[in-house]
Parts: sequence; structure tokens; C-alpha cells
Amino acid sequence: MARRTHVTIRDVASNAGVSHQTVSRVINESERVSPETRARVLSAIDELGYRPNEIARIMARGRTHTLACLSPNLTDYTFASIIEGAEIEARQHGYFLLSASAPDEDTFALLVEQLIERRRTDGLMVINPYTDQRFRHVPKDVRMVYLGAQPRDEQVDSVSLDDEGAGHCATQHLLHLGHRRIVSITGPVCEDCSQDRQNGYLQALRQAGITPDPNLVVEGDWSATSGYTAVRSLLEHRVAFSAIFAQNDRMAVGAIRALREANLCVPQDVSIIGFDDMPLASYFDPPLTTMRQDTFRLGRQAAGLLLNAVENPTLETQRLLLPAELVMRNSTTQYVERR
Amino acid sequence: MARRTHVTIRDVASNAGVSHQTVSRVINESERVSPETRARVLSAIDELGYRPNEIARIMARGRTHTLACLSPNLTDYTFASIIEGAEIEARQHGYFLLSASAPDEDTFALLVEQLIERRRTDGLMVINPYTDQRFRHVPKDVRMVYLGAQPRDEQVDSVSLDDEGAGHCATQHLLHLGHRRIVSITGPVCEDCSQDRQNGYLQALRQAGITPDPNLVVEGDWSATSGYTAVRSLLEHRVAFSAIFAQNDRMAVGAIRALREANLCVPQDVSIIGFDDMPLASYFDPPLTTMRQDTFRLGRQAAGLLLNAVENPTLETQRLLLPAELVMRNSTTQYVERR
DNA sequence: ATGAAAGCGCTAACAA
DNA sequence: TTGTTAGCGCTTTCAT
Repeated sequence: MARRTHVTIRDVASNAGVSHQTVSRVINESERVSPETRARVLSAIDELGYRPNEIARIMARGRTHTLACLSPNLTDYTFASIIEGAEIEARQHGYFLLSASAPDEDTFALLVEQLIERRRTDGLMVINPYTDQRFRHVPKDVRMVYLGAQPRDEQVDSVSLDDEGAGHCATQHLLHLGHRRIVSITGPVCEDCSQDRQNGYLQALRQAGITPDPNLVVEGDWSATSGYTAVRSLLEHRVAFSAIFAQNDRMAVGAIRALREANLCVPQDVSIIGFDDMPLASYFDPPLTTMRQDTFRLGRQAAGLLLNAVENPTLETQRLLLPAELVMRNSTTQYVERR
Repeated sequence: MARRTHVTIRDVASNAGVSHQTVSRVINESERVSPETRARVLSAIDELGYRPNEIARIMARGRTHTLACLSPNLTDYTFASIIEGAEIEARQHGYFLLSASAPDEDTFALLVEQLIERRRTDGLMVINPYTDQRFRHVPKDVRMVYLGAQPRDEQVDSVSLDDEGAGHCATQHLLHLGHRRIVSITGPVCEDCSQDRQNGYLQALRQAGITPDPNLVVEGDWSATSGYTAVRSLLEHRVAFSAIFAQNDRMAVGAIRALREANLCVPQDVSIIGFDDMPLASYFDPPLTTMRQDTFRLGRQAAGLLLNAVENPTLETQRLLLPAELVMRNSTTQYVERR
């Protein structure tokens, strides 16, 4: 015998012999209700199996208690763990996180329209805002946070990795091992983080008194295949190098495959350092030396920042920079002069 | 000069000199409005920058156009790609997908209460419903779909992999290569899919006239470490085997490491087949032979089923079974008798 | 083709 | 402490 419509606050009220407003006070844990009334209301709620309609509360309060997170996709480990961190943080504050994949600019614009302009969510998280021109589609008056890139002109919060510092650190690690001709396999140059990591690389070289050789830098697209191709072309052009800094682990793994196919050993012939410390990075052959970034924490921090901004609209925006950590495993080693 | 409150349907109405109801008809693309009025309303909408308040529409219609997806976590590639598939399918039908991580039963129960009982969403997707007792916390009257396991008694839709068939196929592959003593490293036995895959394994052995040896099956927990430990203990107990069926790729990779540490070569000394075809499965050493499952499609199908059920409440429930596909790479080879 | 009235289920402001 | 009265911004039903 399914009820056509749900139990409402008024059903509870008449059952308990009070006004619906008193019921509202009880479910909102207001102080201003006597213990006896509260008890009566509570038992009526129990008896009728009443559950507040959250949509009605949102409507009356004008706040959705929901955050949106727009990411290029939901499957890349980096993104997925950012999202998981954000989701957990949001929920701890009584918010939900609605995450959606926006592979291109048009999808992004559509989602902003539906989620933000139509007021389904209170705030917006944008992962990699400077991939294409997506950042342009966000209206000025929405509270939001950028993840993975620092704002250019916009007045928004942001949380990102210290990519320049990490690129510097990775390169320095290789330099300390005695390497001088270090290849850099970058992400797409259009993405801020690729450029930042590359700048760290260049700076470290210069500090070591090395003039960067443009022949040693190759642009990849984060995929293992692109790392593979990069090394292949280097090898074909007989470019000399003894170490590689790959801007992510997937490209590092692809690079290793290309080296192996050319009968080059890692790390004896070529040292290679990756970036991310993806799951199973230590299970590749050889176990990958890499720059670990704590993406889960990045997601938490970003959600925290946004939550704060949503609840205190007058707050100044801020930029958070998280450090990366060098994880030494077996894909890098001391440089040895070859004949 | 931020407006205190947003532009509403009534602002548009008075600007266009019509009733708010006519505006409603226009934004809902009703036929019953004259072209001239429509044009006037449209230009008023444009002029005032009106955007419908989605929460108000949800409230009035009694439908949220949102689905919830509860998953043990958001980062495992299997889950993440199911979710991505579901999200994309949902959005194509004008729905949003709110995905949340429910690592344990309590969190699950809380989320069901908040998302379903308080009517924030129209339907529920549950990944791995028989992990712990979570399935018990879902009220009878909610439309939902199980992912990754077939319903026991509940009347719900489900989409899952043909785990038994896949387990059978994986084992048969090893049998065809001449292996007779085949180890099975399972997932947690409490999960349905582990048991189904194990049943497929047992059945294949029996069909080949082999009496299954209980010493050859070890329970893992899906982690690489557990695969590693499993093989270590087998080796310590001097259990003889020439092949391994690992119920996921991560455990397979862990197993490979343990074998290598014992100076055993894969596949020359021991063949090994994994399960999932996770990203980079072909970049391990050796490239992994595995049973590929199309989790993205699984997510899409599940969302499609749920959407259908939500919009046609009288529909019969159904169970979908997706096939897995054998991907042959280099971690398995012909059995050769050793001294 | 258009409008008036009622209501979705709740919270907020004000009275008593 | 409790109740009354208005909304929140829409859709739906019923007139006209």
C-alpha cells in the first residue's frame, strides 16, 4: 500500500498536536522548544517514519549544500584522487560533491550553465582551468577554486602543486648523480603545470652552469605512448643523453620501454625520473624514482578553501602551493662515463 | 552592484507584459503560446539575463533529475571508469550523477538516508552491494541498480560481468597451454565476484579432468601486496605449480615480483594471467595477459537501466551480464616439463 | 492562447 | 515556548 505522497512536516504536526513550525524547530535542533513537546514530536516522527524533504529545505534556505567539481575526466588517477579528497572533505562539512567530466570547452560551458547559473550548486571546483579556454565560461560572481593551476587574472582561490619547485628538485636529483645531458619529456605545453615543471628544469640546469639544449626537450601528452615516441625519436636522431626527466610516470614508463627496445638498460645506461608516484609505480621494472604529489590532500584543501569561501563570502581569496616529494627507487643511478 | 536576489520568472513576466505562467510555458517549450508572445518573453529573458532556478523546478515537479552512485571508493580504476560511464550516460538523458565514496557500511547507510530517504536523488546505483551488509540499508521502494553483483533476493536491476565465464575462460587458457597445477589468487571471498570467478576456475579444472587442489588457492584482497604475499607463502611451503590465475591485475603484478625475487621467470617458469586489463597492463614486465572487462560500458548500461526504471516505474527488473575478453600478451606461455 | 489560483514542503519573521 | 503568516520560484490545474 504505497502512499501516493510522502509524510510531511504537517502530518507530524497534527499527529503530535503542535504546529508545523514546532516540528521544524525540532528537526533543526532549535533550543526554543520544551523537552516534553520535543519528545512528542520525536515520537510522532518515529511513528510516521517522517524524513525531511531535502529539496524543500534547500528551496526555503536558498542554499544547496552542494559543490560542483569539473574535471577533464574522472578516471585519471590524479583527478580521481583529487575528487575523492574533495568529496570526503565536503561531506565532513555537510556538503555533497557533484563531480562531472568536462572533456572539452563546450561541455564545460554547458555544465557551468546547468550547475552554477541555474543554482543547483553553491560553489565550483575546476581542475586544470587553463586546458583550452574553459575558464572564460565561468561568471564573475560565483565562488570557486582552481585546482592544478594558479589564477592568471581572475580573483579566485587556488590550490596547486609547486610544479616549478618539483621540476627543479627532480632535475637537481639527476644533476647530483652526475648527469649533464638530461632529457625533459614535458606534458602539453599549453598546460600551465607543464611549463612550470619545465621552468624548474631549466633553472636547475642553469644553476649548475649548464646551458639548456633545446634538442633535449620533447613535448608529450601525458600518455605512455607519447613517452615511448619521444625516446624513439631522440634515439633515431642520435641525440646523446644519460638521463630523462619525464613530467609524469606514464610517460616515464613509455620511455623505459623504448630504451629497452634499443637494448639500453635503466638505470645503468639511462637514468629516468617520473612524476606523480602513481599506484604501482614501485612495481614497474625498474621501480620508478619519481616526484610524489599528494593529490588526495590537494583535493581536501581545495574543498576546504571553497567551503570557507561559500560560507564567508567576504573572505579574501588565497593561493595554496603544495610541495612534491622526491621518492628514490631504482630507475636513477650515478652517471658513469661510457666509451 | 550585486543584486540581493535573482531575476525570477515574474520579473520576466512583468517586463514582457505577460503572466508568469506564460513565461513558464516559454521556458518549458510548450506549444500553446503565440510566436509574438514567445518572442517578447525571449527578449525579456535575454535582457534581464534570466536563468531558471533549477531547485524551484525540482521542488514543483517532485523530481530531482539526479542519480546517486555509491562506490567503495572513487579512485580504483574499475570503479572510476564505471562511474565515468554512468555519469556520461546520465547526462545524455538530462540527469546528473552524484557519486560518493562509502568505504564502510555505516557511511553507506548515512548516504542512503541523506540521498534517498531525504529525496535528493531519484535513483540509486550501488557498486559491489554485497561488500559487508550494505545492501540491507536500502529501503524497498527506491529504484536502484546493482553493479558488479547479481541480486540475491532483492527485486532490483543489475549489471555485472560474467565473472564465472571469465574465470572459466582464464583457467581454460592456462589449461590449453598445458598447465595442470594452476594457482588461484582470489579476491576477498566475501565478495560475490571472487566466488564467481573461483567457480569458473573450479569448473574449468573439473572439465579437464583435474581434481582441484585446495592448497593451490589463496585469498587476496585485490592489492599488489596481497598477490606478493600469496606467492611468497606458496613458495615457502614448497607448493608446486606452473601457472597462476590472479583475480585482478594488481595481484598479478605483486605475484610477479615475488616470483622474480625467487629467481623464477615469467612466463618461462611460471605463467600468469590477470584480470581487468588495467591501464598500463601492457607496460609491465612482462606485458600482462589478462581478462579485459569493459567497465566503462558497464557503467553506461547500469545508468541506462536505472534511468529507464526511474522514468517507467512499472518496468520489470532485469539482469545484464557482460562478457570479458581474453587479452593475450606475454605473461603466459606453453608449459614445459622441468627436471 | 493566456491568466488566476493553488500548492510543492519547508524556513523565517513576527506575534502572542 | 509556541503558533501564525509569508514567502522561496517554480509547475499544474482549471478557467476564460
